[in-house]
Amino acid sequence: MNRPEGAARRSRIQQRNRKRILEAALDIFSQYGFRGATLDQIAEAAGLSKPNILYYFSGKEAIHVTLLNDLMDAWLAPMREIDPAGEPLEEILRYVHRKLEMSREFPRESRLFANEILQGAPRIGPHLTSVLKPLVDETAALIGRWIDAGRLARVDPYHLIFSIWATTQHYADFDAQVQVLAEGHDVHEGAAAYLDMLYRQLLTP
Amino acid sequence: MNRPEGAARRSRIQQRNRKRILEAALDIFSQYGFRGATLDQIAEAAGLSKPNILYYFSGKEAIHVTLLNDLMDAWLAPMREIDPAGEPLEEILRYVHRKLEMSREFPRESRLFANEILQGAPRIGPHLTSVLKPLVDETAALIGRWIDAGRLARVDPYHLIFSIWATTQHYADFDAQVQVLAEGHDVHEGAAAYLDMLYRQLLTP
DNA sequence: CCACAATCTGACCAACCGGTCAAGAATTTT
DNA sequence: AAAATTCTTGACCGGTTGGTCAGATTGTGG
Repeated sequence: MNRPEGAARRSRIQQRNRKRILEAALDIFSQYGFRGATLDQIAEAAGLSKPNILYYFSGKEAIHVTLLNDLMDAWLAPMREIDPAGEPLEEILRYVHRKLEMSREFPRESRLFANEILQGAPRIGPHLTSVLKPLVDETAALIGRWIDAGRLARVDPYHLIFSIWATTQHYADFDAQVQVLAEGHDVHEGAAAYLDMLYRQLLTP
Repeated sequence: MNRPEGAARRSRIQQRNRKRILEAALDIFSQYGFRGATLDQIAEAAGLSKPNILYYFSGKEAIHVTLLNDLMDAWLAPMREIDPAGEPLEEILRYVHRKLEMSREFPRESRLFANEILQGAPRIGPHLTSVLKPLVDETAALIGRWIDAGRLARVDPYHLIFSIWATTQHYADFDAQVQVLAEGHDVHEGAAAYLDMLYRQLLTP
């Protein structure tokens, strides 16, 4: 009697169906938000019956929390890859470009997070404190050292990080607006060039 | 037999109660999104009974649309106030500061819009095309002329506008995250100084 | 091929949701 | 103060939602 819920070993069927469910749930949750999404929608998108979905997850909220936790790591990977031994300006610009790339490749993940934060992070709040904050503090300290060494212009590291997040994720989260206003132009190519210039101008000592 | 729904003259009671309802609805919608909000929540927040709310508005969607339309004007006012005859850099920086100020003073309005756009602008899409787009096109053209006259550095006006929106509204929309990471610091004062430097560095010819 | 566990589903349920309605209470008009 | 109109509400309704459960079906190890 295995519980699919726990983190124990999973059979091939469990692996396959859990993946299906999470994939479908990402679609639905990112599009309609937590309360706007329904289990029936997720079930249909996953090609499973609703009771079957509740065989693999204890409830709607468990699916949502699992999604957010699983995604958090991938979402923070670019920041973890900033190399303290690298050339500061190039490291920051590489980070900006990777974040912009993720906005294009994983817009659903971006919107899922945005939805959660917008509503006050009711289900991922603790994770922010325990996982996100230490990483950001560490990165901010690194940037601070780079600035003190005269290798970057003097800016507030935290606001720098906020503005990088804001400017890159904007293209995923506010895509509906961007599409109306850009109207056909190659948005991402232009964004890459613009953001490169923006942060190069700001950070060049 | 007046219909409170129409744009006709409104009695004092109608004015007061419509205002109460919209105020309460702004609270609830901005916190939970459209589908996440319930008429019962709005009714309780407004101190009115549910049927009474439906006496003033034809339905949940009508309240939401009214909110969005009423807010759109106030939201775009700072962009309308950019003075074509002013000093370009100062005009842009003033716009940035006004937008940041609105993020602090009207975070609920910011989140209401963010929620709507995140979900694909299903209820305000036409408004984006008919109201927002012409204004943005006009402003972008103005910035383009300033650039051609050598009074601003050469940047893509549309991406400049996107980045101003992203960086300023971030402090309202992602407040839950910012609060965790900033932890006590005076966020808005720091943001104002940072954004001033950011756009000054970028735009100075 | 058999026994046992794992997987799956139709039928069902209580709670909630947006919205209606008839009738009562309050206000304004005459 | 009577009549007419506006405002308010308790009771109710059909549909949806998250979740349950008994039992059927499928997969698996011996």
